[in-house]
Amino acid sequence: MPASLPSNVIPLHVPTLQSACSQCNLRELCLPLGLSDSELDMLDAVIGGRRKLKRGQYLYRSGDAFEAIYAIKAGFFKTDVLTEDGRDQVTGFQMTGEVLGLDGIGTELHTCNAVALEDSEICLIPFTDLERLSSEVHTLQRHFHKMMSREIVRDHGVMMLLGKMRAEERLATFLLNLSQRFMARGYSAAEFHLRMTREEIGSYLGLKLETVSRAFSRFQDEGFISVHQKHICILDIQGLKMIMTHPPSSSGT
Amino acid sequence: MPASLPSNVIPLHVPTLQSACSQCNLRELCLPLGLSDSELDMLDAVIGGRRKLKRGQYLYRSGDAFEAIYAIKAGFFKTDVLTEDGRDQVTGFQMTGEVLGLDGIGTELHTCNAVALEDSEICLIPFTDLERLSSEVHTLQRHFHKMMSREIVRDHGVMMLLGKMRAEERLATFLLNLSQRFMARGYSAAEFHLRMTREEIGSYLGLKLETVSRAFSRFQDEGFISVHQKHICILDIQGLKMIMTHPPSSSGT
DNA sequence: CGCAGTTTTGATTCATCTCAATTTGTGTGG
DNA sequence: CCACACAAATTGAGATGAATCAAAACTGCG
Repeated sequence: MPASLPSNVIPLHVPTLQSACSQCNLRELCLPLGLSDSELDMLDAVIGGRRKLKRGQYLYRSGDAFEAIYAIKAGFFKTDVLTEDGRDQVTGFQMTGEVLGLDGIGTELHTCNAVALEDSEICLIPFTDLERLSSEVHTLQRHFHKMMSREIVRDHGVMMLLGKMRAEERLATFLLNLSQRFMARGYSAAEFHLRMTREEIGSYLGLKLETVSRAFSRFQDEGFISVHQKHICILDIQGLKMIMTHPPSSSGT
Repeated sequence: MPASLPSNVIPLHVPTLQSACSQCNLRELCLPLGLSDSELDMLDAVIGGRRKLKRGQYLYRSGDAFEAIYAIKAGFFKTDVLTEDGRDQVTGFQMTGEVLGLDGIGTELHTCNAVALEDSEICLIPFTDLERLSSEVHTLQRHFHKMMSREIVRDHGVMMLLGKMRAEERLATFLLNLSQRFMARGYSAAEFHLRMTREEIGSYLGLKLETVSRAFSRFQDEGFISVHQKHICILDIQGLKMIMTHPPSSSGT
């Protein structure tokens, strides 16, 4: 629950408001600022409903027809791509307030799988409706473009991670990124629960699960974090940042 | 020169048409199909001019204010990102008909560097003008969204490459990708000139330049390609495809 | 309480990096 | 046009980080 909102807000149960962005306490995360009331009403009309997913369920699969993008109302997802020869690369982990499905716009087919890593709920936004509305509401158009661009920039960061960093730098970067995103949502930056397995972390980071496990153990031995299975406490943020930016041997190139 | 157009078209030199998309023989590459004449005229009005760059010149740098996206009229570019500790990851190579600058939309600052790898010429498209026009011309809006989405999907492919492939698979994938893009532009798919150094290829593929060089040599020894410095002939596409999809040892996860 | 999935840890192997020397190519100026 | 200097590419030998193979420990769920 975002810290910026009082936790004593009583949720409305009026049916017509159930899927209303204007009533959603996530709107600071997934919507542009400065929409007028009338614009918010238009946006409410665009939301094509909600959908709940159990842990392990697919929101969409590679090859599915693309029709909508999805805002995560609650929960945690991973996206991954497969090669024909069966190799599997996790391309991202998405949490509350983030958006899924942008990969499908280009070909009108989804190009990756999106799986819930815990029981989750999403808002479905039919893409043609979104495009129509965004051509009328300039701030929404701009917001959508920024969202796509940020996804590209994020992917560049992952390329840097995969192309240039060693195992421990990758894991430190990953933990600090998660920490920051939990913090932005009003959760603790220091203590959190991993929703994914070591294997999924490894797939995302281009490492084997044993390597991920060993790096966790070493961070713990060094006193940077404490690890109990999926429960993580960050004890020394600066230490992790040092690992991320100060490669043991020669930097550069 | 795209094969789909006769090579005897005489270029127009009327000043007012010099930067006109409607007269550009690249329009099949970088524009949506099915624009009416009046829509094309509107598009022409959006182009904010041209710019020529010498080899080695920067089109933009990380941190520059974002104002426009750039369509490559002729030439070859690389984009790269730097970490604070000086490591440098090439995030892509862009050729004629492709677009640069999408990274800057999210923060209104460019987040990577774009450098010409040969003398080049770009069309400058002021972003606010593009957004305005795309909200009026639906096919243009759709085309722009597809372009951004394809960039995301392309990046996912690079993540797969960096996260899951071995050195020779990466290089084979890279060569086949270049080959296909040259072919789409009417050039030979089998024979081409690399515009980038081994070090830049290595940076893109997450490898050291020596490893790239060794992989080239091995491909040549196996008879898949012939290499003379930057001149490449692909002799056995199937062989390269086998390398790409049939990892030597165990496949999968 | 036991089983299956997950995680940890250890021993060994292997792909790629690193360091170093040599060759080849390119651009410049006499 | 040639020679020189510098950048790029190749090749070899050895070091190393992560993968692989293997086994044990932990967790949570029925």
